[in-house]
Amino acid sequence: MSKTPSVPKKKVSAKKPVAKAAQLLRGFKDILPGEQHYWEFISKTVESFYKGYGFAKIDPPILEESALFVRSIGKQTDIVEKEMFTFVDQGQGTVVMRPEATASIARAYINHGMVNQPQPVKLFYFGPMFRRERPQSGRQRQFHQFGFEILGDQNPVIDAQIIAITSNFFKEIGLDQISIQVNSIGTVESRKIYIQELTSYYRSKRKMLCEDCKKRLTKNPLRLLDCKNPACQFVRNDAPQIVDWLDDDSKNHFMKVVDYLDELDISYVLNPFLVRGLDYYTKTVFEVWPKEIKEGSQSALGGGGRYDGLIELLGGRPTPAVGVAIGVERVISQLRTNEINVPKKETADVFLAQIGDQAKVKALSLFEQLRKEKVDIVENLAKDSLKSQLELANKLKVKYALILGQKEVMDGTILVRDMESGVQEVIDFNKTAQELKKKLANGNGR
RNA sequence: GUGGCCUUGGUGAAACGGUUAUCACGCGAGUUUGUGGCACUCGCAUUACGGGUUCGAUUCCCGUAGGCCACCCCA
Repeated sequence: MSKTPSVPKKKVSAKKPVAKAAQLLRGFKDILPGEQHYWEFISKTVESFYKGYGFAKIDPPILEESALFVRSIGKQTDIVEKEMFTFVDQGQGTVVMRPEATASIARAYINHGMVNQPQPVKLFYFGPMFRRERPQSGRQRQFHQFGFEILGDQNPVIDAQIIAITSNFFKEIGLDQISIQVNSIGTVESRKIYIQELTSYYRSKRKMLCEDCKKRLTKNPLRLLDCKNPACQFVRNDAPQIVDWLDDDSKNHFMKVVDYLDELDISYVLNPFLVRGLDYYTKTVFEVWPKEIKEGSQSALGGGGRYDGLIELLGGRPTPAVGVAIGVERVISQLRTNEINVPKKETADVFLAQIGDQAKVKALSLFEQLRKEKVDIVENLAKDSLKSQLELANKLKVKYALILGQKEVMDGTILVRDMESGVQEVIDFNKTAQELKKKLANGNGR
């Protein structure tokens, strides 16, 4: 059957063609103006912390060669196996968007000869990290971490200090309902022995384990310890504990860390089942969890530990180090669920309205002048009608509106309108700043 | 990577397979032109995208993309 081609099946809109709406990449988020106060609050707090504790800020790049993370985090880990944004840089080599920062810090320590600085070197960072995971609560593909790293000393007091900084940070921002879980996973050597012991125990109970744990048995035995399955947890009760397999040095080290924490009056929970997912950890490990039990899953707000072998592994001199990383998005969502009041920027004090071309020109420079005088002022010079400008002023909840029109320009005056009472006053244009300041000072003094 | 639920304007919602796709908030322009908070008028959606079934799809089916959630794992 042939149809006349003159009748289109679907009528194409005669109007302008509509482009497909641009969309965010999966797992990526805009941090919108309405939530910036949380970010500012955290940045400010964290800034006072790193300065107060004598850390220097460092901003490593977001892109690093992939070998850095494969070597440091470990080839067998999920992060490296399936969660890295990896791509080939024009045939020059494989690069990745950093999934964490500690490896970069260690790399920087080596690259810039920081061994030659007084030890330990204390570094702070804050920035975006990337992991190609399935998005979920508390989990995005781009998220932010900040962290404190102390490189170049193996004294247990430093471990305690890192934990103390972490604890104090959470206290400072008002999240006191947290639990800091602490454990020691010893040196690489002692851990190897322990893992053998652990796997042989679990192998004997193999048929009681869940499917995931059967896989863990070969792939990631330490993870057997924190399986959520009740049957597996039952098996865990009689499992060998890592503390019993620590070498003397690690054991002493851990005892001292705990002593220091007690001395500092930091509350913590000893968790013999705590292991961490990254290969580079040695001795002390810890995680920060929300305290109250919610339905559904929860995620750690932060975590860290000692990584005495990392710098050597990356080609530096043997250098002990400790650090912590805290997840900003997770902290913010915890602030929200705990309904913690976070300072939000108040609205401006004054709105500058103008009517007419001449007034608009004058308003332009008046605004500049007032801004320099530190008057908290806003405007919408693009609008023409006074009505819509006052509407805006009302919505912005300013205390005063300045009104500058043709008449005022001629007289060298300006109107000050009290937005609450509606009372208006004519003042000398040249005294605008000082008059406003006087009024605002009075208002605040009440 | 595996699994579940989901997707209607900027936001929150409504619409037995048949409405010019409804409502509220919001945004913009006005209500005779220099005065906000009230009211009114008007405007603001190819129902995520692409296919299929049907005379007819916002509604049913499939695919893609995104969202939320859980597992794995992690901040």
